Amino acid sequence: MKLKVEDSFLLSHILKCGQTFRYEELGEEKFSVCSADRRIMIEQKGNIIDVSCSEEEFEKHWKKFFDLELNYGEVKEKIRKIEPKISDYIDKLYGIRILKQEPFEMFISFIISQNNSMTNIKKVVNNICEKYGEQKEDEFGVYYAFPTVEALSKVSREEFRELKAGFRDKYLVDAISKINSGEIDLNEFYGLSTNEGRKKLMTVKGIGRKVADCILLFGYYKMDVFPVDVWIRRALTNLYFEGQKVKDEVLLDKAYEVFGDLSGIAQQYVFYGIIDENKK
DNA sequence: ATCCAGGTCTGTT
DNA sequence: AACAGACATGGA
Repeated sequence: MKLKVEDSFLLSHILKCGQTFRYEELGEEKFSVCSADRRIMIEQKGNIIDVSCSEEEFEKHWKKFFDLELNYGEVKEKIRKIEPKISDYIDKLYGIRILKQEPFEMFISFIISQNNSMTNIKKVVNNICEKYGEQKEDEFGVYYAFPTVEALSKVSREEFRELKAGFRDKYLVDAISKINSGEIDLNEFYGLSTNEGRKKLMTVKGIGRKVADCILLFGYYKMDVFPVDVWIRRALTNLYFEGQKVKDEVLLDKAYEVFGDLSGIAQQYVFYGIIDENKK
């Protein structure tokens, strides 16, 4: 099916900015994308996207995934007004959107993301899907669903090691066992405030503030979080503290004070903008 | 070879 | 409370 999208939509910006790991680049603005137990082929030409699924399937699953209910054009104007200094980043990464993904998939993916590179994260997540996810088939061939909690609850540290998770093996086991036992309820975070949710998430070994915030933002759509990594830290200290180092808490309070409920989106522009700047 | 990748944990001051 | 090192793995 084909669909018209607003100007604030570009597949490469959306998929390659480090919020999702189960996609493959097939060509110019052409990708395969997996989420939960689904897969689509999707290609963009100008404002038209061509998706391999039915209208019904798109409406039911992928419309939400790509956050098409929100008008990013308006959001961007608000952010520009709040902070004109990041206007260039918004121009450059005009097509980014915050994907709404499956919580469990975000737990696993972002635990793996710590001190790791994009390519390696993708590899390990895919290894886990291929080994423990249900095998599915569509018109393009075989693919794998993201594994269920149940399936991963039987996986040992050693087995995660074999899939190249490295030292994060024990963190994965801890997170999965807490979810499987009900100590952590995947649904409870929808009803918790960002602060309460973060506190709960950080009871898991291997989930610190950064990983917790990514789970809240990409898995639960908490738009008031502002995940801080080395890049963001550098950008924010330059913007607001004249390059002098300050505690993360101070930095985050400042970010929230400035961007409020637009923090999640603003952070994406800043993050990808900085990365992009440093690539060359 | 050395350093670093969307960090976090642990042990020392 | 603040800081240093360790940690698996792979790519530059």
